[in-house]
Amino acid sequence: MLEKYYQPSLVEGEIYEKWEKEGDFLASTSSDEVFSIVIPPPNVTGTLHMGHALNNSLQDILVRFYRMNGKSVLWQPGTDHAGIATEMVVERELKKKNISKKNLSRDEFIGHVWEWKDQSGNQIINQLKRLGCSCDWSRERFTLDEGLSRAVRYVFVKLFNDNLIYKDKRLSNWDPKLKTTISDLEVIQKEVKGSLWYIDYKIENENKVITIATTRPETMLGDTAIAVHPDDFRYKDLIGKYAILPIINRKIIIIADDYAKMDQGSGAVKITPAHDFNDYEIGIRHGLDVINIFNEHAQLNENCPKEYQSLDRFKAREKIVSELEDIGALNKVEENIHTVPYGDRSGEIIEPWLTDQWFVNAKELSKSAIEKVKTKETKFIPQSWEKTYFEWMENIQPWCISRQLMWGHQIPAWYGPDNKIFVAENFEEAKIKAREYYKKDEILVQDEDVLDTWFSSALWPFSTLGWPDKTPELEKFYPTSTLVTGFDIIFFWVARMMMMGLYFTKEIPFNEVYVHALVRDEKGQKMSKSKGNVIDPLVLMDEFGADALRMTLCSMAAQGRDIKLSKQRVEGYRNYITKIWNAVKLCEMYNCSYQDFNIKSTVNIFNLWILNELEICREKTEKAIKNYRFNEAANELYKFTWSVFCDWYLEFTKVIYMSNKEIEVKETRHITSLVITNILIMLHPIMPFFTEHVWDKGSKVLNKQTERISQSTWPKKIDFNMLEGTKVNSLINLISSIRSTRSELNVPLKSKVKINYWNVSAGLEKLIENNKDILIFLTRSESFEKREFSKDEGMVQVIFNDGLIYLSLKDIIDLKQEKERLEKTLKKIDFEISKIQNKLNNENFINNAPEEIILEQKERKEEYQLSKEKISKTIESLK
RNA sequence: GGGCACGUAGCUCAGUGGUAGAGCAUCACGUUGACAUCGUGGGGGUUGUUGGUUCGAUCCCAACCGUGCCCA
Repeated sequence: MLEKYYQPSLVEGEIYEKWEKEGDFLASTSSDEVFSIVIPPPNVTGTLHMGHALNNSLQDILVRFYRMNGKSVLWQPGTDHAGIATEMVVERELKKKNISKKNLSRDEFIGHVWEWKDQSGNQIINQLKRLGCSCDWSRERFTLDEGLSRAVRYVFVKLFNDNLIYKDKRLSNWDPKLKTTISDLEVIQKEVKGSLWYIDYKIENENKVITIATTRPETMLGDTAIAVHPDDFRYKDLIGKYAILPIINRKIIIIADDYAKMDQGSGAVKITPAHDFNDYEIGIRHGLDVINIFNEHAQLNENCPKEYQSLDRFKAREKIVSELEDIGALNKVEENIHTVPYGDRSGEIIEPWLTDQWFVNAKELSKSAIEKVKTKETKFIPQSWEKTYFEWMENIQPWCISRQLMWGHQIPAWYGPDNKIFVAENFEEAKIKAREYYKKDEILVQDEDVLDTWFSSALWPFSTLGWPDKTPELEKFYPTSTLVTGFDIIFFWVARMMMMGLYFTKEIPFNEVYVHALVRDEKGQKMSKSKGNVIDPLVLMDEFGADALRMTLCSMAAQGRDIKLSKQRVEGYRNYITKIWNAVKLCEMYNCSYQDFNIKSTVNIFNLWILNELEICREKTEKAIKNYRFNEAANELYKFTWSVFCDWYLEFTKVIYMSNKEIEVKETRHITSLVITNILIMLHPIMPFFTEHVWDKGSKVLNKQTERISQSTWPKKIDFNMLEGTKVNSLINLISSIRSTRSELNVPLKSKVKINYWNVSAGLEKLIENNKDILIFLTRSESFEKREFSKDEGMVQVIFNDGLIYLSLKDIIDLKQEKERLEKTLKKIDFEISKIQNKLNNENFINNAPEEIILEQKERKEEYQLSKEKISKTIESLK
C-alpha cells in the first residue's frame, strides 16, 4: 500500500544509489542507433544554480527518453577546471590560513588547488545526482585529467606547427587585479556615468591650441598623435602640424583619420596606441610610436615623469586633471555616459595593455565552422540562434589563449637561452628539438603561462572519448547527437567546439545544438547574487522534490522564450505528483492488475476510449520530445493524466466496478493497469524519482516488464479497435452540460434531481440507456428517464444540441431566474449566429474559401439554430 | 549606433490563416470511500497601436510604441 503522501526527500537518495549500483546509466553499445550527449562541463568550483538545473533536466529527459527507446546512449559527464575562478577561490581559502600565493612556488600552489578540488570540487556533481541526472559517471572526466591534458598538448603543438597558433606582442585585455590577460568574451562592457575632459594642446610654433576631448586624461602621457576627421574644416589647416603635450611638453603629430567623429566632443581626439584598441589600429595605419605607460598593476611606469611613477591609474587621473587646471590647459569638463570594460570574474576595470601573448588564428578555423552550419550539417534549434553564431564567427578576432595563472594547462613551449621557442608535447621532445637547433644541450625554460580554460573545453566532445587515440567510444559516439546549452555560451563554447572539432576530427562535433532559455526570476530579471533574487534549485528540491522542479522547468521550456520561475509553479507540479499518487492508490483499491490479457478483445467503450486517448498522448509526447518541444511534452502528459485519466476515466470505472458485469470489470482492471503503467513510463524521463518509487511500491497494480522503470521501454502503439469508443465523448458532453446547468441554477449538490430526455437521436438514446448508471452517478441525479417536457414538474432545459434534456426542479428553482438564464444564453447564441451568417452572406467568402471551411461554418450555424429553437420554445412555455 | 527576440485573461505563459487555450489567482458550491497538495461550476480577452496582403489576420508583411537581450 502507498503512504498518504509521496515524500520525495525520504526516497530520492536511495533511488539514485540503486540506479548507480545497478549500472543503469552506463553507456550501452547494444544498438546501432546511437544517442550521445556531452554535458556542458560545469565549473568545478560551482554549485548548482537554476541554469544548470534547466540545462541538465532537459538533457536527462532526452537521454532517458532515447535510452527507453532502445538506442545506445551515452551521457558523458565531467567538469572543467575553470582557471581563473578556481585560482581565485583557492587564493581566498589560503588567505584565511594566512598563506599568500606570492610566497608559494608554482608546484606548491597547484598542490593546494588539487587538495581543494579533492575536498569540495565534487559538490556540483553530487548536486547533479540529486537532480536525477543519468550520466555515465564511470566515464566522468575533468579537463585537467592526464588524458584530456594530452589532447590539449597535442592540439597546441599541431596548431603551432600549422601556423594557427602564434606568439605576438599586441594589445590584449589585461586584468590588473588578477594580473592576467582575458579574452574579449570575458570582458563586459558597462555604461557608466563619467566625465569628458576638454584639454587644450598648444600647436607648435603657433599661438593656437587644439582642444581634444577624452574620458581618460591620464593616458595623455602615452599620446603619440591627435586625430581629426579629414573632412573637418575646423582642423584642415592643422593636419600634419605638431601639437605639444601639456605637462610633459612632448611633440605629437596631428593626423587625419575618419575614426575621429566630427560631432563627438571637440572633433579632435588624442591617440594613445598602447592603451586603446582603436588607437592601436590607428597607430598601425599611421606608423605612430607606441608608448606603454602602465605596469602590471595599472600604475604609471618609468615612461612617465618621476612624480607620476607608481601612481595608480585613477590617482594619476586626479593629479593630471588638477595639474592641467593649474597650467590653464583644462578647457572644460562635461558629464558623459560612456562604456567601460570590466572583467567578468574580478569586476575590475580592464586595461588594454601591450604584452606578449599566444593567439589562435580563429579566422582560419572559423571558415569550415561557418560552412557546416550554413549547410545544416549542424543544426541550431531554434534556428534563429544561427544568426548569433554567424554574426560572431564572421567577425571573429584572434583568440588570446595565454593566461598568467598557475592553475591550468601550462603552455607546452620552452625557451632556449636566446629565447628561441621550442613547442613540443613534452620536455623530452623539446630537448630533442633544441639539441638539433643548438647542436648541443642547452638549458630550456618552459613558458610560465597556462592556457585559457575554454581551450581545453573546446576539445571536450572528443577528448572525453579518448581522442587523440582511436577508441571504440570515439568510433561509436562521435559525432555526438545533440548539444544542449544556453545561448550565453554560443560564442564561448559552441563556436570553439565547432572550430576545434572540425579541424581535428574532420567531423562536426554534434548534429544538433538545442539552445534553451535563460532562467529568470518571477519579475523577469536575470538572477544574480548581487540582486539577491536567486532562487536556489536545491531549496526548491528540498521543499517539493526534484521531480516537481524538473517538471516545472520542462513545462516552461518553450522555445524562444525565457523562463520566469516562481515557487507557485513548482508547487503546482508537486500537486500533480500527488494527484498521480492518489490515482495509483485508487487502482490499488480496485485491485487493478495486468496479466494475460488480449487487448484486441477489449469491448467496453470507456476502455476503448481511454486506450485511444492514451495513444494520442503517446504520439504527441513522443513527437514533442523528438522535436525538443519540452513544454508540449509536459503539457500533454499533464492534461492526459489529470483531465482525461483522473477526471473522467477513473470516475467512469467506479461505476463499472459497482456493476455485476464480471467480464467488463476484469477488462477494466487490466486496462486501468495498462494505462497507469504507460503514464508512469512516459513520465519517467521528466520525473524519474517519483515514477521509480511508484514502480517499486505500487508493483501489484502495474504491468511491469522490468524490475526498475529506468530500464523499461517506451510504450509502443497499441493495437485495438477504437470505433465504439468515440461515443464516450458524447457522454462527457452530456454530463458536462447537465453539471453546468445544475451549478448555474444553484441546485444543491445534495438534492437528487430527476433527469429527463426526449426527442434525442436513436444513437444517443441507446447510449443513454446503456450507461444510465454512469450518467446518474456523475451528474448526482436520481433518475434518467425518457419523458416529455412538463411545466408542472418545474422542468428546466439543459443547453445541449443532440435532443432535449430536462432537469425536474420543482420547488428547487425559481422560474423567473430560469427564464433569465435561458435568455442570456439565447443572446449569446444569436450573436454567434449573426457572426456566421455575415460570413456566409459574403460572396467573396463563398467563392474563395475552401469547401470544408464553408461546410464547417454552415454546420456550426445549424447547431446554433437548433439550440436557439429549443431554448426559445422553452422560454415561451415559461411565460 | 547595429542586430535579435518579445508584447495574448489580474499574473505567468501556450497556440493557430477560419470557434482564442492552460496553470495560478479570483468567485460560488462542496469533505460523496483515491485525492482539500482535492472536486464541480462560473466570471474574466477589441490578441500593444496603425496600416497592408487576404474572402478572412491574433497568426504573414510594414511602420510605430513599449520591454528585454546581444554586439559596438
